[in-house]
Amino acid sequence: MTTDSEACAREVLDVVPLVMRTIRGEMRRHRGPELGVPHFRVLAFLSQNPGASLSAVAEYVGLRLPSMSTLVAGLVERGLIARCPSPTDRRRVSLALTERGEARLSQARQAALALLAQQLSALSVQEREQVVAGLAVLRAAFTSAAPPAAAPA
Amino acid sequence: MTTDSEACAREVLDVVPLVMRTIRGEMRRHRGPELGVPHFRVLAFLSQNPGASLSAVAEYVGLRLPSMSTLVAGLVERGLIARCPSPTDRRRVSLALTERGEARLSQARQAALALLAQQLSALSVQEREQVVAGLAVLRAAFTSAAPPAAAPA
DNA sequence: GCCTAATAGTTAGAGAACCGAATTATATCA
DNA sequence: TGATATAATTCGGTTCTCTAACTATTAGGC
Repeated sequence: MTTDSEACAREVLDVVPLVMRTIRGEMRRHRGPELGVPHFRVLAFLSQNPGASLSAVAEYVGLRLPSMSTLVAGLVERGLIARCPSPTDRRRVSLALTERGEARLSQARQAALALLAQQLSALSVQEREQVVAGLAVLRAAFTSAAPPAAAPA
Repeated sequence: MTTDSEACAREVLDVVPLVMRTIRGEMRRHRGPELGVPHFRVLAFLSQNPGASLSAVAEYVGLRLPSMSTLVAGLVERGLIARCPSPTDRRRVSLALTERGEARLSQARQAALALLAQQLSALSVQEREQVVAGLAVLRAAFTSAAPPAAAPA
């Protein structure tokens, strides 16, 4: 029935913001106000891309450089990430999670995950399979379209 | 394989913010800065629930009453929605799209939809079916948790 | 070797978004 | 009628993000 691109896009436009709102609200409520969604995404990105530049992180998260600079400064102050100049290019900064940052990320992720899992626990096995399959397709579609990649050189 | 709640939640936590970022970025770029995502969601909700109360809209969008009050005031000022007291309960306000609001919504929706559809056009029919099925499940799961329902009276 | 242009990041200032607390107006019920 | 509850708004303050301007470093042309 609804298999054309437009119907699919309509569903995305309806559901994704809905779920996002829930994620944001629930994470805020259960994780305390110390870590917002962008913070979380920065930590997650650095977890998979240690040594990334500020620009790379900013592009991934979807923020401008000044905003990300401030956000990162806050995370450095809290001891969650380390910021040191790159040895090869001293204009650049090299960002990475500290041990405490790793722990904090894992903890926050677990909390958010638990919340989502609870929300999804009422689903049947078949329904969960449908969700996972659908999201996997979406991930591929949207990753290929906006890949910031790591710092080039 | 990956059918438990936690794996499902992990996928949601990964993919939803990714897609959301693309939606936001692309909509901003193509629609001008006059309408943000929450504005859009208000218009969409009112399109399907004309006469809804402020509370209903606020709960649907995930904002508090004061924020939604301000946001709605802006939309009223711009002539996109109409706000009049409910005849049966004069504490309530009855919100609905104006003709201009309908047009504006349709226009914005078409632009966003076109962008998403383009992004999804590379998918196969089967993949699109998977996306639609997965999102339908998610919509149900997250709607049941925060269901404002239509304005009762 | 300089001097210009380009690049990475930070700082400064402004504006928008959001929330909690307090306020107003209306409705409900004892 | 008077006490309580509900719908919405206003107020004050915090946080977030942006653009513009600035500093530091690198790369290229002469």
